Amino acid sequence: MMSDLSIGALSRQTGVKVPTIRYYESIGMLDEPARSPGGQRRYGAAHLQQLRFIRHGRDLGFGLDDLRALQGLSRQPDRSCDAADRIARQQLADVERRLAGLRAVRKELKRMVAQCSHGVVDECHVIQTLSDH
Amino acid sequence: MMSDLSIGALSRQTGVKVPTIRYYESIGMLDEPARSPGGQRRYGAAHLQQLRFIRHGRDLGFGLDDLRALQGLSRQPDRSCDAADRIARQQLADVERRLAGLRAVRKELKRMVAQCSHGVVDECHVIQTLSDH
DNA sequence: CCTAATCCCTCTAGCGACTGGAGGTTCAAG
DNA sequence: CTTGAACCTCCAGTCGCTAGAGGGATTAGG
Repeated sequence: MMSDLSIGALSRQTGVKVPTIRYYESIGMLDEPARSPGGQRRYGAAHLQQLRFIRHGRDLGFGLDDLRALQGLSRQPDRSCDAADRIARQQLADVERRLAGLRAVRKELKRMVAQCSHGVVDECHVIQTLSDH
Repeated sequence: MMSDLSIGALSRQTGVKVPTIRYYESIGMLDEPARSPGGQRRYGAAHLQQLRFIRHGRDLGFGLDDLRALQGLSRQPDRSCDAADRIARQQLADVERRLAGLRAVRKELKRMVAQCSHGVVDECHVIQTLSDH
């Protein structure tokens, strides 16, 4: 199970950019890897796992702090998963809120765009809508 | 129509925080106001208008660069509003994309949360979902 | 007119989560 | 052994604010 990936290979495997991987390491999100004789990073299967975990979590909108907490939990398999559940529910609530906000925004933008008569700025609904209120 | 607002009053009128108003001025989004003898900012009706424009635009998710462009257009009432229309349509497209992304995210989060059996971490779907893929 | 409370000033640094560049070193293929 | 890609570190920048330190201005009450 010794994969021994370079940072570029790890990047390709996970879709996380190289500078981002180094950034994660620098803030303690990703374990420090071994180094080649020349000082280059060499990652193993565990790092691949860990980075995929982070990537997936980020895609779901979790903050790095949340992911750190979830990572911590996943290393203690015997504890109750209530904390994990709470974090996920909070994230869901957050997403619902953002969805509601975005739907409202979309509605107003649609109105703006639909009413644009393609004339001059002076009578443009796009500008007018922003100026009003 | 001489309003003569202090920065705090302007903040209350628009819902934009005081440091944010100063920030807008510093990056050239908001015209520099007159000053009191003691050096404090004194705003007029035009500033109120301008800041409401920015506020509303930000609420709709426009970036400050876009708003700068739209502001520029609104000062040239004779020009075609195609540019404004393009910016607004782009913003709408962006919002639609984010909505689609968020809906997908919500779906997965819901699945995660629904399957949580409230047992131990080892068999928690929240953690497992993140680890998988 | 004086005082106290509240507001305001500038300047600097920090947030989250990266992203990019400069300038130099190491690796792997041929 | 050479070459070119990939890697290294360090620093600065992005976006849109937000917060704090350490001071000066304004204003309402007594």
